[in-house]
Parts: sequence; structure tokens; C-alpha cells
Amino acid sequence: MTHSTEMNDAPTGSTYSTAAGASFSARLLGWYDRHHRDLPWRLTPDRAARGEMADPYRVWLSEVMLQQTTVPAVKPYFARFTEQWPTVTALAGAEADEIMKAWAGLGYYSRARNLKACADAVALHHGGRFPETATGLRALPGIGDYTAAAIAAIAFGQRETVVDGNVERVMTRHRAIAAPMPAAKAAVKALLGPDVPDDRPGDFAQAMMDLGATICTPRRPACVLCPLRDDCAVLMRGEDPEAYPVKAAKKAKPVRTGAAFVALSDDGAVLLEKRPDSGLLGGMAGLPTTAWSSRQDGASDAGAAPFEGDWQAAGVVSHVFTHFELRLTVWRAQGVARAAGDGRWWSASDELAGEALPTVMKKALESAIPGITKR
DNA sequence: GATACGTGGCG
DNA sequence: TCGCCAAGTAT
Repeated sequence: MTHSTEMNDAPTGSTYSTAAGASFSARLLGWYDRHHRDLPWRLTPDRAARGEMADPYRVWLSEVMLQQTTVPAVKPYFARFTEQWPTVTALAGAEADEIMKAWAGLGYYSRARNLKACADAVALHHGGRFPETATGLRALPGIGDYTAAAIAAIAFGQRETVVDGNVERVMTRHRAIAAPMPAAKAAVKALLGPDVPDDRPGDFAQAMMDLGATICTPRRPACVLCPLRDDCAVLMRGEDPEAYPVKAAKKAKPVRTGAAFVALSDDGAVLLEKRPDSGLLGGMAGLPTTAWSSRQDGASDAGAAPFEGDWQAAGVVSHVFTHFELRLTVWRAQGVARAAGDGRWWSASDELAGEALPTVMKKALESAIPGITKR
């Protein structure tokens, strides 16, 4: 008999228990009812008790922001976005440029571009309402398998199996799945599917994620507090939970170098440019730079500046991206005449904080003129 | 399936 | 200090 069949036979109902012998979903939901996190995109407990569903717009926005991003990092962005754009229709009415500015600093900027594209699609092709099925959601920009399932379950009560990094960790430990990720993802989904309850699929998904985030953590999991410990395979085997999930070894990060140029006008404005819409930092604002290659030496790149000038080396900035490390030599020229070019503009010192500047660009600016991005 | 794609926090 | 990690998606 398989583990999942065994648990599938256990009762699921309105009485959730953490007692030994209760079903997987009953123990999980019982724990969730007591220990769930209160998060801004979730229904308050009193509204949830009345059977209300969460706002699909807020669920969608939070799910996209939370892709590869921590809850503490997301919270202030979520607050600003929902204040500025309370509905998907409002977001669809915004300029892409304003959305990129509001997203600046959160990373993975294709999410912001797809956010706008998705809002437009919902407003124009779906009457301002999100599709209610995972299949319908999956067809929208920036919504993949995980996000489609999560929105369908949480906002529309669909019985979808939601598998994210938390669920992978909980399941590979609970079932001692030794196959390496991401190949084991299919097994995780297949093993979890039968345990998803008909009546609370959204809570079930959020319970798995909360458990992974607060109990079944990557390091030092709090197994003694876990509602699923009694039949956890790695614990029963006496293995170390931290050994799961198994992942392939990571490749070393290459180092790339380049130069960035801070041109200052007499009145303290800085020359910025819009980066191409695709690729690294796509669609964001930035300083003029050289290409970032493994061969170039930013320290001898003053000649590659956007124009002739008295360029002075101002510092070196190091920044780690997902797949390479960047060492950027920053050059500064003062008293530059305000001549704009295609795709470039002068940003006054009191406008700089509101530009769509990625963190690496703010770092470069700060190295040339400390405090300039905070004025 | 492999790779591109950000950032900040933590042990 | 430094590697790992966080509610993935697109190509």
C-alpha cells in the first residue's frame, strides 16, 4: 500500500484535528487554523469565517510579487501598488513606465512588464475579471503553472494542486523523495494531489506554504512542532530533513566587468537612459554603461563614455546577479552641458528617487555621489 | 531540460 | 565573508 492511498482513506470533514491518525489534510488544516500567518493579501479571519473569498486581484498581485521573493521584501511594494492601483482595471490604465518605477528594487523586472501585459489582457479581453480556472489563468502573461493553480485555488476555490518551493520541501521530506529537483516536481504534485480537499483547496495550499515557511524550513526545521511529523518519512528513517530536497550542484558564477558613467550637469542633474525592453534589467532606467563582458576592463573604459568629457574614476561597485557577478567601474564628469539624446534624459536630484532605477544602478550612483539617490 | 533573470537576508 | 535561499516564468 502506498503512503498516499493510506492517507487518502482517512476522513476529511469540517472537524479538523491534529490528533494522531487524522488525515494529512485534517492535520494540516487544523494546524493552519491555529497558526496561519496574517498577510495583507489574505482575507482577515472574520471574513474568511463568513465564507468570503479573497480578492483575485490582490491574490494575483501578491503571487507575482512573491515569485522568488521573500514576504518581507514584498510587503511594502504590495502596499504601495494596492494604494496606487486598487483594481486590475486601474493597473491596466497605468503607464508601463509608472509600473516599472513602482517595481524598481524588487528584481526580476520581466514580472513588472508581464504584470502590465496581464492587467491589459484582463481589462480588454476578460471584462476586468480574472479567469476562474487554472487553465484560463495559465494563458495570461507572467502566470505559469504555480501561479495559475494558486490563484484558482485561493481566489476561486478550485481544487488545484499547488506546488511551489515550500511544497516541494515539505513533500520531499514527508515522503523522502530522493530524486533531485526539479525533476522530482512531477512526483511531488502526483503524491500531493489526492490529499487536496474539495472544500478548502485554497487554505490547503496556503497551509502547505506556511508550514514550509515557518516549520519545515530549509535550515533547522522545527520538526517537534510539525503537525505532519508522525508519518514523516525522513524522520521515521532517522535521516536529516535538511538533506531534502536534493538539488543539482550549482555552477560557479563568472565575473563580468564593465563601466558606468555618471554625468552631472551644473544644477546637479544626472544623465539617465532607458534600457532595452528585454534582457537584463529590461525596460528599466539606468546609467549609460559599456557592455558587461568577461573580457572588458572597466578601469580603462573612459573612452567608451557617452561623450567626451573630463571623466574621473569614482569607484568600483560589485553586484551579484543570479548568474554572474558584476564589477562596475564608475566614472564621473561634472559640469556637463544639458544635451539630451534619444532614449536619454536628465534627471534632477529631487527626481532621482522616483526613477525606475534597479539596485545596481543606485549602487553605482551612490559610489559616485554618496546620498544622491536618497535626496 | 537548461539557461536567463534581481535582490536582500541569514547562518 | 560567502554561499544559499525566497510563493517561478519564459524561452
